[in-house]
Amino acid sequence: MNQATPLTFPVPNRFDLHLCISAGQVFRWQSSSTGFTGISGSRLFQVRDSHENYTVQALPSEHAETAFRDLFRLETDLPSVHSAVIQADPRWEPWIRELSGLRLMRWEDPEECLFSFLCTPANNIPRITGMIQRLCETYGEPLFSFDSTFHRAFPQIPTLADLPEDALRPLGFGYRSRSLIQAARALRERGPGWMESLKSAGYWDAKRELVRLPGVGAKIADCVLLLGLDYWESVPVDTHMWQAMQKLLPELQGKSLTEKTYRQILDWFHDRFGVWTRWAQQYLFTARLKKL
DNA sequence: ACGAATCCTGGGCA
DNA sequence: ATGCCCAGGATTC
Repeated sequence: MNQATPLTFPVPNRFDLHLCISAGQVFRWQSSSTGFTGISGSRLFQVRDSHENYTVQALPSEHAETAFRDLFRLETDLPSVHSAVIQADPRWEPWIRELSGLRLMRWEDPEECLFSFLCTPANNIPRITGMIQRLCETYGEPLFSFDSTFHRAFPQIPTLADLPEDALRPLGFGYRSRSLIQAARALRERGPGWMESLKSAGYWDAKRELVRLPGVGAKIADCVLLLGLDYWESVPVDTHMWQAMQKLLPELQGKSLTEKTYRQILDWFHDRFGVWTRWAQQYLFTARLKKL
């Protein structure tokens, strides 16, 4: 149990942290009376918004500032993204104007990212948040006590792998219990470092590997490729994205979301936006999610 | 290759 | 109150 003093540092608030953490990119953040509190990997952040800055408190203090910058991808210049995307397709301009503070996030731990998104099929964000909270409370290792709140890490994969397949049903996981446990066992089979190795496998090879895991289809694979493995090519096509793309691409109207149409959407993004694909995708998805 | 049914659960809604 | 629909899908037939 770490009882050390948190590191406090300022970050220019030229982005909308609340928008980032409420757009379904992460599931372990919440607003509190004092601001926002979130856990990323084995690190805790508490963020207060002051006049010019976010004041961030972090535990543990080592590498905390770097971790925060990585989490919100602060190395990327937002205005450059905006102009690049709008230049590629002016139809994005109103969405970007409404979502100018939105940042694409980056998970510290791709495995935690995978298991979190295994909770998402046919689900909604409030419920997913509750499921993951109960999962961590029940099976996670102790992390910190901070502000009189006790925090735990996301469960270790071997812990999940050893559970019976229905163990997560009492936590409200429904049929997704089996997906998480079976995926944990599959990951154990592949050995440590397997997920990390996908970071250098290339987008298509990594995706081909991911969809072999139980409970992982194209959409969840793309979520992990986008937020956990850092691939610019990723476009998770869910119901929101599918509806949006049917309006944008006439050739999709009247069709259904299949492997072929999913690929059509990917190709279209890559042709039009190139390395800015993941950002363009994020504005469109969030615009639909927020009903803009 | 495509379409449809099935799977847990909780909230919104008529 | 009760039933139906849908929510960041995957799998099976």
